[in-house]
Parts: sequence; C-alpha cells; structure tokens
Amino acid sequence: MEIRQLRYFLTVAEELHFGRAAERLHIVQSAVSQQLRRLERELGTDLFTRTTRTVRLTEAGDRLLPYAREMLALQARAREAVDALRAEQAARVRLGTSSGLGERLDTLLAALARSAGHAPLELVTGSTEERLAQVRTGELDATLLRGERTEPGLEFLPLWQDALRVALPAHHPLAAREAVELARLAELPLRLSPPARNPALHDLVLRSCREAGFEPVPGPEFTNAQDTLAAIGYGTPSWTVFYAPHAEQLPVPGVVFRPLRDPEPTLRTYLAVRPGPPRAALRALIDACNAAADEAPGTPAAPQDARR
Amino acid sequence: MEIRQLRYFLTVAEELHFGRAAERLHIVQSAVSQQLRRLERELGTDLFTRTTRTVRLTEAGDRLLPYAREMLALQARAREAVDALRAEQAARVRLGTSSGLGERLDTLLAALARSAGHAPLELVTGSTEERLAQVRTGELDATLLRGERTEPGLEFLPLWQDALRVALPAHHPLAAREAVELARLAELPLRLSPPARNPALHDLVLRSCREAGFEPVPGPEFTNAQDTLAAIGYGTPSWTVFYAPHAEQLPVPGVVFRPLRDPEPTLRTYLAVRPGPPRAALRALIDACNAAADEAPGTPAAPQDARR
DNA sequence: TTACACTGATCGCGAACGGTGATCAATGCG
DNA sequence: CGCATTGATCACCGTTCGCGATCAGTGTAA
Repeated sequence: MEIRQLRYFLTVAEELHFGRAAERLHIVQSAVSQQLRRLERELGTDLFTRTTRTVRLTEAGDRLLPYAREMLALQARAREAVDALRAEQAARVRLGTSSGLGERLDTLLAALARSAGHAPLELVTGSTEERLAQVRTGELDATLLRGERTEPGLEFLPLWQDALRVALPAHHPLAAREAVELARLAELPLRLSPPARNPALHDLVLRSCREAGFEPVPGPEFTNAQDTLAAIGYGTPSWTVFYAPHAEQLPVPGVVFRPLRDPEPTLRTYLAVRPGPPRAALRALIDACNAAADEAPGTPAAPQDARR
Repeated sequence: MEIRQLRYFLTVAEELHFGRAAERLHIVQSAVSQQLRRLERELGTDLFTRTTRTVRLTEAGDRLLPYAREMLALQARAREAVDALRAEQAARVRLGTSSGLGERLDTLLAALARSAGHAPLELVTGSTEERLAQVRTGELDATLLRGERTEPGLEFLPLWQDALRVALPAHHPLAAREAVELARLAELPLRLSPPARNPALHDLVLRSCREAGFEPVPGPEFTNAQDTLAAIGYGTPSWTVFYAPHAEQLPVPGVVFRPLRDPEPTLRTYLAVRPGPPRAALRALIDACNAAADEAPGTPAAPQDARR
C-alpha cells in the first residue's frame, strides 16, 4: 500500500470513472487500472465493482476511503510542515560567534536591526572548528572568526582589527603606565590558552614577544576569563592578553588592562561564509557586518569585499 | 513521498543508525541510504546530519517525524479495517431469495439457526438475473431460484418442489370445489407476469394449460401479489397462480386458493452456487437447505447433492 | 435486432525505481 | 598512527511504472 496507489484510489472513488480519474491524475487510464489492481491484490479484496459502464465502490472500498483521505491529507500537511520550516529557515540567519567580541557584537546587532531585511538572527557558539564545519554544511550561514585562516571551500571577509590589551595585577608597577611596552613583560609569566584552542592568537602573542626581543615565560594555562582574571588579580603576578573590545566590558576586580606598544599586536576579525552568491538574509548580515566595521571605534580593517 | 520512504525514515530516526535500521527493515544499508536521499531530495531538505560515527535528526527531520509516525499508524489501521471486513464477510452468508417462498423460508432459517456454524445470514432480494450475476461475482454466496435453468459456470442444487395453487374469486362457482381441474379454467382470463420476469413459471403454466387441452385467455398482467389479488377478489373474474407455500400465507379478502388437478403443475426450487468446494459458512447454508427440504411438508425434491 | 460508441482490462515496451553486494572514504578509538 | 566502524556511492539486475495499442463487454440508438 503506497501513497501513490491511495491517491489513485481516492481519485477513482471520487470520479467513479477510470478515464476521468486518469485525466485528473495526468496519467493514462491503463496505469490507473494497473495500480488499483495491484492495491486490490495486496489487500486481498476488490475495491470497486466495475463493468464497462459503471464503477461502484465495494464495501471494502468504502471502508478504505476515509483512511485514504486522511493519509493524503496527512501527507499534504507533512509537506507543508517541512516547507514551512524551510521558509522559516530562509528568513533566519544563523551566525557563529567567537568569544570576547565585546562591543563589536552590539554594534553588529544594532546595524543588523537597522537594516531593511532585519531577519531574525540566531547566534551560535562553539569552537572555531565546529563553527567552520557548520558553515561548510550550511548549518550556519556565517561565522565570525578571529585571525587569518586558509580553509578551502570557504570565503573570509575581513571586517575589522582589534588591538590586544595586556591584563596586569592592579598593584603591579607596570599598571601605573598609560601603555605598556611589550619588552617590559619579559620577566612576568604569561598565561596563554593552548595553541590548538586559538592558534592565531597564540602565534600573534609569541611573534610579538620575539619581535620585542624576548621569549615569554610560560605561566599557568589560560582557562577562562573569569578564573584567569581572578588568578592575575590575587595570585602570583602574571599577565595575559584580551581583545580590546572584550577588555572594555570585563569587570576589573584587581586587574587593569593597558594598551601594548612596541609592537602593538592586533588581530583581524573575519566573517567566514560559503562561496557563491549569498541569499537575501545573509546578504543583509554581511552588509550589517561591514556597517559595524565602518562605524565602530578602533582600527578598521582592510577594504571590504562588497560581494555584490 | 511514499510510505516506504517514511517507514525507512522512521526506522532510522528511531535507531539513529543506518545499519541497524536496515537490519530491522530486512534490507541492506545502501538501500536505506538511497531511499532517504531520494526523500530528502524531494523535500528539499536534509532529514539527518550524518557523519560516519553519528546520525542525528535535523530540525526538518524532527518536524517530519510525528507525521511519519501518524501516517504509518494510519496505514496499519487501514489494513486492519479492510482485513476486519474480510473476516466479517467470511463469517457471513449472503443468500439471494426469490419471492413467495412462504413457510419454506422460515423452515430454512430455522434449520440454519439450529446448525453448528450459525453464521449471520444476510438475505438479498433482486431479480433472478441480478441474483445469478451476483452469485457469479461472489457478491452473493448463493441464491434460491425457482425453475430449471442452464447457466454455465454455476451449479444448481435441487431442493424441493412446490405445487401451484389457483387463486379464484371467492364467489366464483369453482371456489366451492376442493380442487380445481385445470380444464375448468379455460374460459376465465389468466393474469400472468411477463415471460421475461419469470420464464420458468410462465412456461409451466402455459404448458399445463395446453396439456389440459386449452390455450389460456390472457387477462391483465400480473403486477404484484397485493394488487392482483384485490383485482381478482373484487373485479372482473379472472385467475392466477401462486406457489403453494406462498398462498398459505397470503391474506384472503375475497380470494380463495385451490389445488390444481389434471395436471398438477409443480415447480422445483434450486440453490444456485459457484462450483468448487464451498467455504464453511456456505457449507452450513447448504446443509440447512437440505434439512429444510427434508423436513418441510409437500413434495420433496430429487435426491440431494451432498457436495461433501 | 443490429451497429456503434464508450469504457475498463490487458499486453508489450522502454524508462525509472528498488534492492543487492562490493567498495570507498571519514571518523573516532586505542 | 593503525584500525574497526559506518554511511555513501557504484554497477547490476529484477520489478514496477507509465504509455500506447488493442481487446472485450455494455448500453444506446437506429
């Protein structure tokens, strides 16, 4: 018993005429005959009594009729449900976010809210790898991403770049300075997250230190912002770095954030998307990203890929 | 979207494992993959996110799931409904009846009620032709039938034979007699139904009259028992015939029924069935017919076909 | 009663589909 | 870094599906 057969059955039951039913179904009459014969054989009962002049439902056909109707209605509703979901999803943007975006994210959301196609936005967190994989599979429309990256099959739109801030104990002598020259941190242990977690940041910090003429003293691992800040504020003196916009928003119990100098490490933020023309909702998101990059304080990024 | 695909979908959704689902469905894994791919292509959405290690429902799959469940449940119920009907029909006997059976029918019903497999009996009326056609198509299990008949593809079991009674106006001189010699009716108009309605009866009456040495005077057509009896009782004197058991049960306002003599016309009653071994319910009916033929008053018919 | 139009069943054919078994590719575990 | 597991893919074969042509039964009209 397949849905096709039930549809044919229902049509014949309504028309009581094989030829007209076939016409309504856009197939030839013999196909209707065959499918119904097959269905009847499977059920072990005739569904119609047919002469060449009259077609009539049998008792069995009469019993089957309401079920056939309901199944076809159900099938239609199932289709509608799936289609409705697709429509919802088409009008929705799913954006992967990296942590520590600070005010950047607010600016971006505000820009998107202002834009014409202000489709509902869904923010999704996850590791960089997960987010990129989800962009690739289409589960995400795009993801924000810190640092350069070469990923075949994905496109990276540069948005803005953020400086890093050093986080120091408030009571440390260097905390008194407006900005901190990197070389002055040579003796202080550095708390960094493992390279795998954020290679771009890891590389940037090490490179900058070397440029400033020293190899940093590895301190305890950077686990998460709250614990690490607490450890810096009240434990053994040490330092770490935060993205400037993130630092602006962090509570500062015993910790101060200072700009870095000589060199001033900065990391670019990208929007990773699938190649090809973006759909309307994503188009609006990209525009909002560019608008946020333009209007936000701090260093703007390289010329934008307009993707028009 | 076919039911097969929904069944596969449901199984995979339950197992979250293509291999196990295939096993449960008694097909190979690749077939499951293919059908689901086809379904997903038709719906325009993935239903599962699969890696080689994990299978997970997508949002679309989640939406489809309850519909798939319901459709399969509905399909099962449809099957049950049809099967239940077949079971009902298997335990039911549909018997075509000819009119005017009188007490014969009561005897038959009583015999059937006494029999072991007292399946519900359904009596169906209709013209002789209709009833025979229905026996042929299986719509009827059997039909009672008056008079000889040659119908290829049907079997006729002789049951009993009934004499005819002449119906006369109560005030007619012949009504005074115990029995009426046919020849005495030569001058009286005869009301008969048209030959097509009941050829056997028509032939029998004409043949008997000729045997008695006269050609009957055709009167108005026999339409139905009530009207014809009224016409005989209160209109122009005329006569007609009834089957003896029928006559026994008819009200007699102004009409009397008398046996006929020289000759005494009798008509045999048959049970028409499809050839081949009868199913249990029909078997019981045939037995009851034979029992009724044996015990009933009047002339029994020829030796029975036991059909065992 | 005969001729005819209508209608469902049947048949042969080509294309599509469904299931199988073999193989490939990726993924997570040890 | 192997290795077992697992879903996807492919070639193949039997079945199903739809088509067009034709047949056969039926009711109507001449």
